[in-house]
Amino acid sequence: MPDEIQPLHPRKLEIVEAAVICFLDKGYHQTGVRDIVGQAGISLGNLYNHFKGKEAILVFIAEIEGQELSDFIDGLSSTDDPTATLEWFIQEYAVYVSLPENALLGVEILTEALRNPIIADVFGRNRDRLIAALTDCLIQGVKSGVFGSRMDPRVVACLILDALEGQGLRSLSLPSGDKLARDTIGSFLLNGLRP
Amino acid sequence: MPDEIQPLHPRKLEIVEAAVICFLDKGYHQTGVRDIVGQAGISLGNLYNHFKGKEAILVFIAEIEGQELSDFIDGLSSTDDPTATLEWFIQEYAVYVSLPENALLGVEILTEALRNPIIADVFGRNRDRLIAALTDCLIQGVKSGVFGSRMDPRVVACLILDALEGQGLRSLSLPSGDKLARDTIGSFLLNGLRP
Amino acid sequence: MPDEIQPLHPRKLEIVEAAVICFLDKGYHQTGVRDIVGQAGISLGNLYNHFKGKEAILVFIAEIEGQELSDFIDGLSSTDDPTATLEWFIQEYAVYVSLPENALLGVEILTEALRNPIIADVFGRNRDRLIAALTDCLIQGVKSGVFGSRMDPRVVACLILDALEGQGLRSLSLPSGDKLARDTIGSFLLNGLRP
Amino acid sequence: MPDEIQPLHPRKLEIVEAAVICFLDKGYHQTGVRDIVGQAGISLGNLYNHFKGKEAILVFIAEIEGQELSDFIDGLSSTDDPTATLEWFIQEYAVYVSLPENALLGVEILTEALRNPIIADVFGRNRDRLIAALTDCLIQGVKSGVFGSRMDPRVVACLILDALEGQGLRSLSLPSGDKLARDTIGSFLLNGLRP
DNA sequence: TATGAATGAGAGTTCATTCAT
DNA sequence: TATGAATGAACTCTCATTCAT
Repeated sequence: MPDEIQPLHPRKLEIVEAAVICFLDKGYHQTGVRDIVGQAGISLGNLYNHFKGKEAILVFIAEIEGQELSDFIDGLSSTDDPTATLEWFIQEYAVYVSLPENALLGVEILTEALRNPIIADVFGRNRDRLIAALTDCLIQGVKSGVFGSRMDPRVVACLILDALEGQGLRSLSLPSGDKLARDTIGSFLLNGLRP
Repeated sequence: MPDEIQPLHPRKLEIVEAAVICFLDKGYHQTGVRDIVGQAGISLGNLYNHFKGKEAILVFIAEIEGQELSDFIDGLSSTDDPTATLEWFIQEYAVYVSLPENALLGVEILTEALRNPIIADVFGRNRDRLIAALTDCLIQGVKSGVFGSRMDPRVVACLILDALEGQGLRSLSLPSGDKLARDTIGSFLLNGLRP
Repeated sequence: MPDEIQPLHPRKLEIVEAAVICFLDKGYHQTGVRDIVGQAGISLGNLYNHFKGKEAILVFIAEIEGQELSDFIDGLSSTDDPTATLEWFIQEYAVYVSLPENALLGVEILTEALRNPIIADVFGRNRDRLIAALTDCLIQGVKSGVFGSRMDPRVVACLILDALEGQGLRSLSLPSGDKLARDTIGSFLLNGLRP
Repeated sequence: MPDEIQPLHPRKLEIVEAAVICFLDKGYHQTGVRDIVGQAGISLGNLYNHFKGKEAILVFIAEIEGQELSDFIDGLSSTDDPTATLEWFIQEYAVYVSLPENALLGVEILTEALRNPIIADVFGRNRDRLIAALTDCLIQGVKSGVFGSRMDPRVVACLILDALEGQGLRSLSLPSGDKLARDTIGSFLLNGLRP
């Protein structure tokens, strides 16, 4: 994302933070631009000095979410020990997607991406990178014999993400992050990968 | 759902079908009542003779979706052979959630349920029934020794649903239903359940 | 205009009348839809039950203006006596375009037609019919020898309209309709047509 | 215009030129100050260092247009030979008002003058000077017997301007300037002035 | 049951202008 | 002089819903 190195007015971040709060609270379509500027404490017109429109804010958020995935992608790329790497990923990603703002925003962006090509583009690019990194890790494991070779690694990668994200979403309505469930899922996934 | 045994005006179904088409096409919040009555070929006011409002239509749809789950719940309850039952369920439910109208409507209802208590109520009740049935099946398998006992069966049940539904959603953008991926997921899930 | 035989809700005419008042008072672009509905005494949303939008109202007005020209076009077509016909036209059209609502609305529609293709279409069609009828009348006069044949009759027709309409616009700022000026223009035009 | 002898920052002219381009393209009211500064390549706030506001730019343009009329006024004042002078004026003014920027800006200023007293003031002053000069020329012709004396010379002067300007506006949509039509109008006007 | 006119709050966006830097 | 962030009223239009017919 070399085009994001531009100065970046602090107000722009304030707007994004306000928008995130609103989107989490009411959902993207239920949130009005007036909600956002009210939350941000700025005037209505000023929002349009920083963003082309409401949709541009969601795109920006999706891009930020994508950048946050880079840590996971980087971690998955150190594939000396696929098993350890995968255990680390499952553990950390499960925690990441259990944070309400990640879980809810993820759903918001995903559902918007279903029908909005612009969002689909940003979201899809980020997701593809994550899937590719996870798939590579699985392939490494298959090559080194620690994972079974029966299954298409890309499909398994998607399944892993689905399982972790589904659990993240489910834990929204729970008091704590439900560590037990996360561990169960982790061991199930690893168990299923046995050769 | 004993309260649905009432006569049920055929026009009501026409409206629901029109609404489903619209919701699939544009999403629940992006769909206006004018879109629905236009699709249904009736007048604006007449919609309110059959439904209290737009939300009531979504509740109705969620209830129908819930009824469609009954077949799966019934199937899961014949637990003489947990492995065979689970194989059947994974196979059939994967197909079911691959149908675009089920996949998309499911997401629509789920996201709405995140913030709308009325929808959450209907959706949650149906989902709980399915999870309970699937959990029971898993428990049977654990008891009879065909499934491993390490993991909380309810969490595994949720994971199975997440994996299948995630794949259903993903297959939306694919030409065919992607039978291969479904099989991969099925074998992964069953593999992970080994004792 | 056979497509205008449809029932035509009386409220639609009320809106048009209100819009005309506003357009005369403030101009088309300076008039807001809220001005129109305020003048019409209806609610904001109801305007959109009768017109697709603000522009559609102007189109409607332009169409009505076009229909009002039909009397002149009909009169010009009875060309037994081109001189008498032309005298009648100059006299009557001068009065017509001296009425403030015709003069001002004409300018409003003309200027909008300069850049708005939809308005240009409606306006151009009506104007072309009038020019054609006037040109025909002039041609008749040339054929029968009462008008000079040196000049392109179509250009002269346009000149006649320009002169009359220019005077109509100028008389806006005058207390009375300025009958003297109209007569002067009439005699000038007829004088210029001498063979 | 003795108040325009002030230094006149070159940036001011750049802004005016940009504004003219915008006004021709979109019309005065449809043009935003952001359009103008974008076209001029300056910042939004800087415009207000040179003009009090958007309206002041139009006033400035109207004043420039008025100055451009001075050549015509001067030419009309050399009334040794009213016929030759009038022929020259008709010829040259027809060309002048056929230039798109003159034709369109003229309409823009005229229509704004209909409702904006400030513009009406500037525009009216300039126009009155031109009408007066042309009227004087006609009076000279009447006195020397080359023009007929039946008609109010001021009304005829207005008619001449209307005819030429109307043709100028009409030639906007034509490929060339339509010299033939201009000649026709010129000969018609001169013909109508015969004693 | 069926119609569509009526409502007015609310949608996202643009506006001309001001002002601290 | 020059910048562009800040303002908030105004813009056109859509919304779900009501109601008289």
